[in-house]
Formats: sequence, structure tokens, C-alpha cells
Amino acid sequence: MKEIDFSGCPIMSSLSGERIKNLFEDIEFKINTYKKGDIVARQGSPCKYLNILLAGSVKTEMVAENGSVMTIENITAVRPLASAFLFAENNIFPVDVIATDFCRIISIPRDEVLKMFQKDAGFLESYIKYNSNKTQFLSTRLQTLNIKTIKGKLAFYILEGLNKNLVLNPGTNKFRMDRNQTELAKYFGVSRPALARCISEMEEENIILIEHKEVKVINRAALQNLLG
Amino acid sequence: MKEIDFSGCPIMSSLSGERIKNLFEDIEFKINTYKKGDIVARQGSPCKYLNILLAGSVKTEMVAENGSVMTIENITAVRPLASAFLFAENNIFPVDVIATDFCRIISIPRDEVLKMFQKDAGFLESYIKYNSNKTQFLSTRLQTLNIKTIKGKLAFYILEGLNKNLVLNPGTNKFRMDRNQTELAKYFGVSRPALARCISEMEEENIILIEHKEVKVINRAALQNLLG
DNA sequence: ATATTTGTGTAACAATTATGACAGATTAAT
DNA sequence: ATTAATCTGTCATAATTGTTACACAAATAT
Repeated sequence: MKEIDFSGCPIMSSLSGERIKNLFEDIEFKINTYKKGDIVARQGSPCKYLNILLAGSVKTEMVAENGSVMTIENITAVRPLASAFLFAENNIFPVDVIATDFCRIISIPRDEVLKMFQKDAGFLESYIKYNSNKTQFLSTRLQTLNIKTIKGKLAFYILEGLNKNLVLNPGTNKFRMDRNQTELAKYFGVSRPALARCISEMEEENIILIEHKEVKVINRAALQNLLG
Repeated sequence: MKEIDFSGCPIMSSLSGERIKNLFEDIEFKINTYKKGDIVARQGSPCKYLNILLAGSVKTEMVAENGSVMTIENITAVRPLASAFLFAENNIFPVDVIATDFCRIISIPRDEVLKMFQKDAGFLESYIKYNSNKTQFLSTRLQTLNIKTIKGKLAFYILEGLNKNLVLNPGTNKFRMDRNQTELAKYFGVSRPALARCISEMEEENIILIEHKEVKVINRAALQNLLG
């Protein structure tokens, strides 16, 4: 177990190295690797293992029948993948999971995870907490999609980004986006030119200023108004 | 504890009456009642209790700043409310919870729930399973919203309803909607007239036939095509 | 350094949906 | 049975967004 590094993994972080070592004693698992573009899991396929991304990064996408794609999430190591679906009634992947980098993924069978719960209550608590956070994430995504206009979605995204940055950097009116315009359009589920148009208009209206991925908020109140 | 009936509650169903009685021994809780229209919990308020709807029904809504509302879910007793948010990092209600009927709700403090986990592993498993199912539900909602056109949303909704009905009623091409047109429009996050127009058009195109809440599918393949 | 790929700004036009409004149908209440 | 409330079908108009297309900028690879 020495060669597996779980540091930074939300469902392991509360546990010491010694405790993790103990946790994995007599537990079956396997480790697979994937290269960029590989499909790690397909939307609709059964989820029988607790999969933890040990190295690299993946994206999750939802694919409609006509092929239109919406990116749900970008995940970087170390994080569990679709952990909420392991114990669900209908345990199928809700999304495609695609490697965006070279990846190393550990897979622990469902029953072995149950053993681990029994072995260490702290692990169990972390697991519940992580899944709860996950649900909140989905809820926020729903909130984003609930906003009808593209300007509103963008305003929500920027205000959210500003808030996150505020913790590290109080009183700032700037933040750096983690997506380019094309990715952002996908994230919102809108067309790229439409997003570009909205950005242009909001810059003309002196609400924001975007340079590359750097966003500067000029009129915060106007952003708030766009949410509705 | 005799007066509390948890039968049908997803996080209690696997437990016998005797076991539930044992589970609640030395556990603090309170029971409140609400009448139709009462706000049970406000979007943004902290979630410190495991709330279980013992009797009646509630709806959960997301409210944007301008007052536009999207119904997320209708919940009928016996079910937990926002159970996924009890153990999350940021434990705030993501939605308004509003009584749609006379309601009785039991509230168990977070720490007491932890005690209950320790006491009964079966309860814990049910809890995890329920939250997992919840996540799946949100994921499906996201999928619905991912579909851009109203006709597509409607097609998805109808095909889903047909599938659910298929279990009880194999080979059928009919099902009964659980929402009226106004509620359906809210559920989709679209305007009511736009939905009505789409229904009209789909009836003219001989794809479906809707009478009151009874939906008859005439051209299933056409419905599938609308998903994209 | 140059070529190739990827990302961005913009435009005209088409398609879809929201808005607000109204009449008729249905359901619930008394 | 009658009234009141809610739901449904429909319309014209406005607003928003998608589509397709193209030129240019930026990043990456060779």
C-alpha cells in the first residue's frame, strides 16, 4: 500500500497513513491506467467499484441521443469517481467519464468498501460527507441551469468565482476562470457564439472586463440584477 | 415511539418496528406540524436536523432573485427532507420547502443521527443508499434540463413515464401524468403557453394524444427522435 | 521560425421561446 | 345547481438564442 498516495482525497483525508494502511489490509482492489481521450466509464454502464482517481484528470459529460454534449464536471486527482452511484438502487454511471490526461485509477469492489466501512467509522463519515457535498454540487448545477438567460448564467458563474476567490483574496474584484470560452459555453449548455455575444455586450455595458481568462468585475450590482 | 409510523420511509424501511424502537431509545427529537402553504424551510437556511416528513406532502422550489420559480420535486410522506445536506460541508437548504398539505415532520439533531448510525449499521446503509438514489434523481433532473427544446423535454418526460408504467402494465402505450400543464411547465422551467403550443403541435403531428392527464403515445419512434 | 491547431470576435438570418392577453373549458366549493 | 377558481388553447409580438460562416489572434508543435 505504500505506493498509493491518497493525500488530498476527500474520502481519505481525515485518515492517517497508518490508518489507511490498516484500512486496506485484506482488501481486494485493482489499479488501471488510461491515456488522454480514453473512456474510463460509459454513461449507462454499471458502477460496481469505488473508483478513485489517483493521478491525472478526467471530465464527465452527458451525451444526448443526437450527440450534443454537456460537460458536467472536470475532476483532477486525487478524487473518487461517481462514488454516489456505488450504493444506489440503479447503480449505473449517469455520465461518460473521459480521461483528459494520463490517469491512474484504483477500483475497489462494492463489498470490499462495505468491509472498510465496518473497519473504520472515520472513513464512513468522510464518505457520507463527500457524497453530501456531491449532491450540493449537482444542486448548484441545477441552479445554474435554472437561470434562463446566458447573461444570467455568466453573472452567476462570475459571482460564484469571485466569492471563492474572496476567501484567499479579500476585497478583490478579479478572478481567473478555470475554463476557456468554448468550455464555458458547454458548461452552460449554450452555443459558443451566443456566449461571446453576451460577453461583448456586458463589456460594452461596463459590467465586466474579460481578458483571456482574467475576469474583472466593474459593476457588481448589475451582475446581481442579471441573476433574475 | 409507538405513535410514529415510519412504514414506507426509505431510510427506515429495512428495519423492523422493534429495531426502530431500539434505534430511537435515548435519542432527542421534536415533531412539528405545518398547514398548507407554510414554509417548512427556506432556501439558504442552515440544515441542522434530519427532517422526516411523517404525514402530508411538500414541494421543493428554487427561487431566482426576480421571483421566477422552478419546482424541483414533490414529496409525499413518509420521506426524509434534504437528508443529503445534513452532513455536507456547507449545510444549507438548496431549496424552499413548502407544505402542500397538512404536514407532520420529525426533526432529529445531527449529532443524534450520528449516534443512531453507531447503534444500527442497517440504518446507516439505508441512509447511504437513499442519498445515493437522491443524487441519481438530481442527475436525471440535470438530464431533463440538458435537453434544449420543450418538445424534447416533453418526449423525455413521456418516455420516462411510460417506462415506469411498463413495470405494472406491460405493453401499454398510455400513462397518467402526475402534474397538470402549469406544473409541468414549471418542472421544465419553460412558459406555460409555450408548452401548450408544443403539445398541440405534437398532437397534430400524430405523435401523442393528451386528454386531461392521460397521455397516449402514438408514434414512439418520433418521441425518441425529439430527445436530441 | 513557421505551420498547425485551437480559441476568439463578429455578423446575418432562422428558429425557438417568453410575454401578455383573452375566451372557453374544467374542476372545486358552496 | 350555480358560482368561483383554476386550467387549457390560442394568438401576436418581442426577446433571446442557435446556426453557419468567416477572419483574425493565440497557443502549440515541428
